[in-house]
Amino acid sequence: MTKMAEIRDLAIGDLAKRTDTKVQTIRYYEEIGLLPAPTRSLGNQRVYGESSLRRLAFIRHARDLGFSIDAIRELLKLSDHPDLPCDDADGIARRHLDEVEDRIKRLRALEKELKRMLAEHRDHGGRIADCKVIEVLSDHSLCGHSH
Amino acid sequence: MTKMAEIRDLAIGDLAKRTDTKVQTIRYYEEIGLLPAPTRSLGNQRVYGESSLRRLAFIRHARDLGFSIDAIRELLKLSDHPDLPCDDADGIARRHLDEVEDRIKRLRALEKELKRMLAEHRDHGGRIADCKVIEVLSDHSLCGHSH
DNA sequence: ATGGAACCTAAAGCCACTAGAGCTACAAGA
DNA sequence: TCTTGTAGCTCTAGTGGCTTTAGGTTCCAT
Repeated sequence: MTKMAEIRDLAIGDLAKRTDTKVQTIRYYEEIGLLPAPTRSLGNQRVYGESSLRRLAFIRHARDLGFSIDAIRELLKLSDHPDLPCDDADGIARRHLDEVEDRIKRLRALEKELKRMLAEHRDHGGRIADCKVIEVLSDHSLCGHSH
Repeated sequence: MTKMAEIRDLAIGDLAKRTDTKVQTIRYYEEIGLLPAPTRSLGNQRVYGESSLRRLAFIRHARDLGFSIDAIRELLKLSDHPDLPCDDADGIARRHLDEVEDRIKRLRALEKELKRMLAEHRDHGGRIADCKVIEVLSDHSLCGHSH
């Protein structure tokens, strides 16, 4: 079995590229304590290793999928103390699932309307007078919940 | 055919309740020019009519579904000048549709993972050491795009 | 040795609200 | 009529999650 060479000595820019993050965002994560302060080179530049890369990859994926910084902080805290029971992580995941499902539902309603609008529009290639964009979006029926 | 009585003389709080918006948010929309400044009572309180209600309902639904204030501003501008061709509205709708579809796709991937995690979790109701929440989220395969 | 890219810090700006302080108006009951 | 409580008013500051800007320093290839 071939073992991957460990990744070492990444400059902040390299880390940024590998995780599709902006350099400033990495520094910001350090500032707010999501990423530990890395060692520095003689010239005071940040030098990262593989663990930073993994941690940042985790953060970015979680952010990308809609977890808040606070939720991520909790998850990271849990993963930093892996001998605790993980009902908390479970709770976070469950709460997030509810929200995700709700969002999907509402986005699908919007998707449908946008498609319908674009199709109708093509047919009698129109003027705003006939255009339903605004109507559709002020229509109450679109919003799934009851208010 | 029974014609609805027109809605008149809503206080800002009534408008807020009917549109599920905070009072401050309504004032904020006025400040940034999304809602026109309404007439005032003798005591300097805002008094709204039906058109404000419709306009705000539109804004809220659009916001709720992810349209930016700027996109909404454009749509409202178009609806305020209904004699112009509406290719612009079409463009906005189309751009938004792409984004909506992308978001749905990624949310579905997340939904699937969250469900899988929760299920596994229930099985050997565990400690974080066995817990896949963190693993799953640092895993590259979850992100659809290529980086 | 030098030019340019990449790094550094500190501070301000952005979006879309949200909350707070300190005040005034109005409607309902005693 | 007085009072009391709710809702309104303006103005300012705070929030989350970055992004931008200013004014430098360091690194590396030629």
